[in-house]
Amino acid sequence: MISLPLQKGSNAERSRHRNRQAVLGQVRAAGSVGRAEIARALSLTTQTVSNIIAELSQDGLLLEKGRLTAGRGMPAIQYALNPEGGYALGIEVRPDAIFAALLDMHGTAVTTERVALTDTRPAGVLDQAAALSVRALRQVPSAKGRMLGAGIVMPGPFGVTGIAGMGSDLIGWQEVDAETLFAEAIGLPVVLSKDANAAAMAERINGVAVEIASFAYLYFGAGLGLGLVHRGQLVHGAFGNAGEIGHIPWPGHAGKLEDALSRLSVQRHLRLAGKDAGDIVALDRLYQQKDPDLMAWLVTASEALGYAMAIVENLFDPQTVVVGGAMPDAILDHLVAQAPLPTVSVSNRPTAPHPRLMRGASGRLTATLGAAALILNRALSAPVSHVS
Amino acid sequence: MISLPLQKGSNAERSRHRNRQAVLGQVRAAGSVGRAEIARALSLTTQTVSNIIAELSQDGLLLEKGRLTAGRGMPAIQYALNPEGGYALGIEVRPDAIFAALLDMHGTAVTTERVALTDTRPAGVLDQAAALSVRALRQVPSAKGRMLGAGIVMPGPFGVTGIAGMGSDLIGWQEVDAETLFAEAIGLPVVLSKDANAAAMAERINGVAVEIASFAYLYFGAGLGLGLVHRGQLVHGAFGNAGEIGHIPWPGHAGKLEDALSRLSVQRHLRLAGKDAGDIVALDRLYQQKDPDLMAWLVTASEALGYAMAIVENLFDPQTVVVGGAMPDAILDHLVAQAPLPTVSVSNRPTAPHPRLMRGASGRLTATLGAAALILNRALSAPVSHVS
DNA sequence: ATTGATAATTCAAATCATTTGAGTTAATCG
DNA sequence: CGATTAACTCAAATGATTTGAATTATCAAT
Repeated sequence: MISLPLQKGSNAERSRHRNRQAVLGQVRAAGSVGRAEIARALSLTTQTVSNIIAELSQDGLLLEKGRLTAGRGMPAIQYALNPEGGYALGIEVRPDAIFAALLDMHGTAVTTERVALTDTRPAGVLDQAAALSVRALRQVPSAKGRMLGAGIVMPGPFGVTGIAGMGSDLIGWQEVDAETLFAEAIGLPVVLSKDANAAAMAERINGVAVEIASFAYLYFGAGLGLGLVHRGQLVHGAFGNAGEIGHIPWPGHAGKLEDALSRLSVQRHLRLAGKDAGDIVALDRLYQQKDPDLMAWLVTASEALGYAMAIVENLFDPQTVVVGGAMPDAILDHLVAQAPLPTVSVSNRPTAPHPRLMRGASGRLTATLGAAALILNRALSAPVSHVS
Repeated sequence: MISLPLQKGSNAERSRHRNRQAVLGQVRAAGSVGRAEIARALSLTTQTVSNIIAELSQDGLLLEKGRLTAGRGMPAIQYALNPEGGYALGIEVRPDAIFAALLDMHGTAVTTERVALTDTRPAGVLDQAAALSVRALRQVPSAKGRMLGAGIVMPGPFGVTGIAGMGSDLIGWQEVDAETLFAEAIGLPVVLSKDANAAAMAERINGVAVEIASFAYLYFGAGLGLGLVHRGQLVHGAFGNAGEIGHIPWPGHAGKLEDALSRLSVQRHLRLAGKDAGDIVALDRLYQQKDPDLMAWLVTASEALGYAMAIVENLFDPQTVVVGGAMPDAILDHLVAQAPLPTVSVSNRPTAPHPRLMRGASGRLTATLGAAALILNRALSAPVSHVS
């Protein structure tokens, strides 16, 4: 959300910081590894990795997992993340409620909470966020002093844009520096993003994209959002509003893409037929009943998803596209199966190792968990530098 | 075009390398600056910057430009890039010819050359590229030993995809590691990309985007390509094929976006009317004559551009979108003026400091110069690291 | 069973680049 | 004209990585 200086110099301290992150990232990616292997992966010496691992173990972030014999030579001592070595708080602000989740280093949720919101203006929301943070820490005493930060998810768009007032944007937040306000309220380093980005990071940390560095995530919130991950890092755009795919027009179909492909869309469609599908469970039931109105909606929605795929694949050339969010699994699976994948696409490769479209995590908490994943990702990755 | 390790460790040597790049980048951005100011911008000490500047001056990359008195205190010695301190070669491979350009550190072309191609298979192309490199160096003796690298631009898509065979892709290149082959043939570090990406980098180095870190570039080649720059670095996608915006369908208009918005499109349109516009000059003449067939094409093309804007803005939230490439300036200006900018867009901000759509460099050599700009960008920038 | 090769790990010293702190120079301000 | 501000320089200190030699543990071949 910042522009600040585009580049910063490096020194010994920042190098160590970077290398710590990189080592943690390697450990997480591998599950458990020895130092020599990490050293090779990072082009560091084993001695350096040894030093860093000693430090990380001292800090309680790593656990020894015995020696692993692999062919000749001395068996390597395996190291793994200590799930209780660090925690990340995720907070999702919605028009009607705030959700919070506390994740350990494995990305497992150890507490979750929901608080209804009556007033979405900054002061009240910040108070609630602070209270949620305090309660989460009280429930998980071991997290004390081990908090890596808080990821905040809010409905976009950020700042004043041409889509303000169209969706579920919160009042009073357009003109403030939300990131700083939350950081002060919670007393932790804060990363702010939108639901789709957070959900994408959740997949990267603990879902289907753990081994996929470049992918796109189509998120069903109220509307339809897109999270873009490039080389393991989110692409926010200049003002943090990248990924508003729902607002792209769908020519020939009168309206925007999310008019055909979103929770609001299906709810509107069903309401016109006199049916109510206010929540995911109701939607799921209708799907199990093969409700004809829902099925009719799915036909158009699949087509819209195919169109979205054509845009996303050709523009971003991802390894895969993941769909998820506030939709029943069954419906997401249906969409994944039915969406007509464009043949004219750079992603239509005969030898692709991944399916072009796959289902990710779904449910109410997807974005909340993702909020915390934003922090975990930051703790576990050092972005690419030039390879010279 | 690589995936390799996503992260690499840091050490003293790599830190110095990074800091050198960063210092050069600051000097270029400022035109001329003193060390203290650079140090502040990069969060380094003046001593460090002093050391690096001494080294860069020694290497002939920087020139002293006298002292600049600014308020109190000792006036700072100003440093500027020595245009002859380094050179970048740009090579663009097209189906019918190879273009080469040699750029100095300022991004100024010091030599350019075109060689017709009869055979586009690797062996012949590599020979020609090597020969072009040798001739460029012969023409500019001062570049000897000062070559930063060669940027190569080739028609995509890279690898085997669903759009292979649709455009101007070269035969025999799908299965080879072009980057390595060129590096061996030319004997320089090589960066490989596609025309739209290169053109975008040209704007970043020496054009309208010098001060714009996140933007999109719509490039008129044979078809229509998109270059994406995020925080000063290109977004290639997982396989280097990001930005194939021309292949996105334009629902309701039977066909793809580039069927309405590209050089091939306008040429086809005019040929059906019995007119020939084989090159840019001919197109420009028709435009000056307000040729009715061309004007009719422009109406549809403007509409297509508006549609492209809706996609690009909402998906990437750039600071601006630049159009350029193989089109007459007048036609690009017309398109920029006439394209209906979507009101439903995250980029439709009342207080935007940049216009949403602007014209960049045009002409035959845009991508060739951009190829060299890929190298200059690498030499002048250290990608963002985490801010902790 | 013994021996040699392989590979992970450790220790101590060396190296590299940055930072620190004191001192110098050159301008503005009062 | 002296005090203040700010850029710059020098030398020493610091922090982190690398280097090279030594140690340990396993496999493979005799």
